[in-house]
Amino acid sequence: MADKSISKRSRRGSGAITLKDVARLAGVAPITVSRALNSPAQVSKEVHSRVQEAIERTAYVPNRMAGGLASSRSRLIAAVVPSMVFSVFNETIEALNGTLFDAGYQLMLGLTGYSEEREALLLDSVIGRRPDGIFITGIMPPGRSRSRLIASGIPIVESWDLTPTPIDMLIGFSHQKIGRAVAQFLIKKGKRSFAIVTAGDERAQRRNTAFIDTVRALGLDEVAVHNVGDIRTLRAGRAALAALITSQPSIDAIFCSSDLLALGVITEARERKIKVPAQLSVMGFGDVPFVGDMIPALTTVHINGGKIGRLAALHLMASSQGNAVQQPIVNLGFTIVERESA
Amino acid sequence: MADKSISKRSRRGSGAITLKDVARLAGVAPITVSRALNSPAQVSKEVHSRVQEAIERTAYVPNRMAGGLASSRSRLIAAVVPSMVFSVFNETIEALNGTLFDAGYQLMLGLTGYSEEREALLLDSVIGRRPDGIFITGIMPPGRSRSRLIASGIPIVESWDLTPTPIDMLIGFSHQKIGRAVAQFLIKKGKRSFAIVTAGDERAQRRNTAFIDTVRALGLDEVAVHNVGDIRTLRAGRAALAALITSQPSIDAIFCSSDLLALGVITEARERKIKVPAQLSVMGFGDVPFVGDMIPALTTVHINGGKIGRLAALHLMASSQGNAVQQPIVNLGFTIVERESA
DNA sequence: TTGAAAGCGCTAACAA
DNA sequence: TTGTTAGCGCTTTCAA
Repeated sequence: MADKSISKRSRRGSGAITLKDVARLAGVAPITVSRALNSPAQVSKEVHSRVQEAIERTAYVPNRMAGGLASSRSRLIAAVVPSMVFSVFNETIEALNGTLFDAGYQLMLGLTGYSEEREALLLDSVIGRRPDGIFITGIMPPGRSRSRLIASGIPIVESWDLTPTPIDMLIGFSHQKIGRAVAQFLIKKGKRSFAIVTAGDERAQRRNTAFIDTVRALGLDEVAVHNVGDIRTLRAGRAALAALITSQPSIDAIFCSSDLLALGVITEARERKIKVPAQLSVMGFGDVPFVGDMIPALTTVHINGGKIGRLAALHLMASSQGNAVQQPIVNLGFTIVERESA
Repeated sequence: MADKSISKRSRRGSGAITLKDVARLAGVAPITVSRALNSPAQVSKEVHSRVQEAIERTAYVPNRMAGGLASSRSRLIAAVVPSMVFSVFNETIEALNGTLFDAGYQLMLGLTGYSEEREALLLDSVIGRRPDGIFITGIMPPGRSRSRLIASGIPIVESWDLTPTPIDMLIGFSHQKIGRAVAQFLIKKGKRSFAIVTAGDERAQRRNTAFIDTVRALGLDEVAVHNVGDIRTLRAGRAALAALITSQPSIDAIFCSSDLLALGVITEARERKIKVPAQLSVMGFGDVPFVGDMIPALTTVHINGGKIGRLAALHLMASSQGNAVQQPIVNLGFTIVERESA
């Protein structure tokens, strides 16, 4: 009956209070403490309060790594997002995090910086944590990453786009329809000479292509495209207008791939005393919180980012508990919010 | 020599490929695979390549929960932040995440929504994950949460503020000095009638108090204070100016607790044809990426958020590896960026 | 309602 | 350089 703590081998572990310590203090078996914590209904009132007291006195905090390993449930959800800084994904992440937290889950955040290489690395690292679910911004094209994701067996929510073949679940909207709708909106406003100010990412390109095709189908002038690549700043938006106005002075409407770029275009227009929307209509994408309260208020495409986050959290949690997916594809749609800038 | 997989007890676990499977395939002991993965230098070339091949063929992804449990190193860092949506903390988080990721760590994100109650809950939940480090926005006042944090033994970085008694490490700046510096800056510009537009959080209050004291010491008019509470929107900034201008038309300078509120004040000023800065100077706080490119360009207090994140990541990783903290308190300071609005 | 035993998938410690 | 053994701290399974 040697005391375990005086074993021959030197001590391992973190030295923190464990379930065992609490159990000893409460005079019960470790498993009873586990039950008092996880399914109190299975424990008698008397034992429960004794355990509670022991937990208080020791300031015990259960080790969720150990719990996760034993139960194959980590209560961790991972989110893979391109960027955080003033991005359209912020609301989604806040909503995701809030919904998860209220249910006892935690959020692991991964940022790809719009780089596919980084995304692949990140995904492997994420899978290694064995999260109960993974939220992905965008859809996973066939390839190594997609295969690994599927092989991992972890519930996946793809988002922010549409495809008939999601891995698991999908909450999104059609970028093609947005491009078309924006073009039609602008044309209906009487605009005839269009330009696009866009970042380099693939989803933006699909909006652009649809926009261009719609304009082209009507036999209007070619759409001038200014691509800012990875520089999604307000300043890039200003520079874009400066460049466009020189090369193609006839432009009377610009569709931007983000609200921030649109703000840049509007700012530069003001600098150049170009009247928005009288001389130039400007539209953004995202409907980020404050753009509706600026002067001129931005006309833009509204995406319900919060809802994407909440739905994703709910789906992921349900799915990890073995509940079948009700609706594998949810099309949240979008709305054009008409304000002053177009 | 019964096959383990035909044990009497029914199968547990996730069913995923494990170290053992890889080891069997490569014809080595499990620990050898572990070494090939974690310290390749300890393994012969020949064995290493056999292991690599087995890993490729099985698409094995190591279970980091198990690894973390066994080694008491989770390679997880937690960040506790008030908010994500268009917040001044975004850059810090991106930098934190980037630095961590490059070193093989992952970021766990916790959002408090500026609520202390939520923060306390979150902290317990975070400690349960046994992260190798915790990044906290702000400093931890004495109390239950602080005690638990200390008891956990996890390296902590407090930030975004200054105190002589951090738990562990501190990377921040003085809010009091900012309030004073902004007041002096505005006074030097010849402004005489001041107002503050502020959110309700405690750090903002400390900037405000210092600002007010500085003004008061010079015998100038009392500073009008408009508190927007938790509504940190551009719209709230607009409403604030509307209210202030009515109650105190003489105001010629406003200090806002965030850039977004400042943008709101400027927007409302434009609506009311109040010239900024000729009639009204406006200053913000944060120097969020795009405010320098707007019209008028915002004069504001610059905080090097990215540096806070990078330093915190470095400190946390070093500290979790047992390296003593070099500099427990780092005062990053701030700069007033003079642009057009003041 | 409570407990004993076994094991989740990995790594530290010791041994060869 | 490679392997054996014994856990890390918890939960599942089976038994009482």
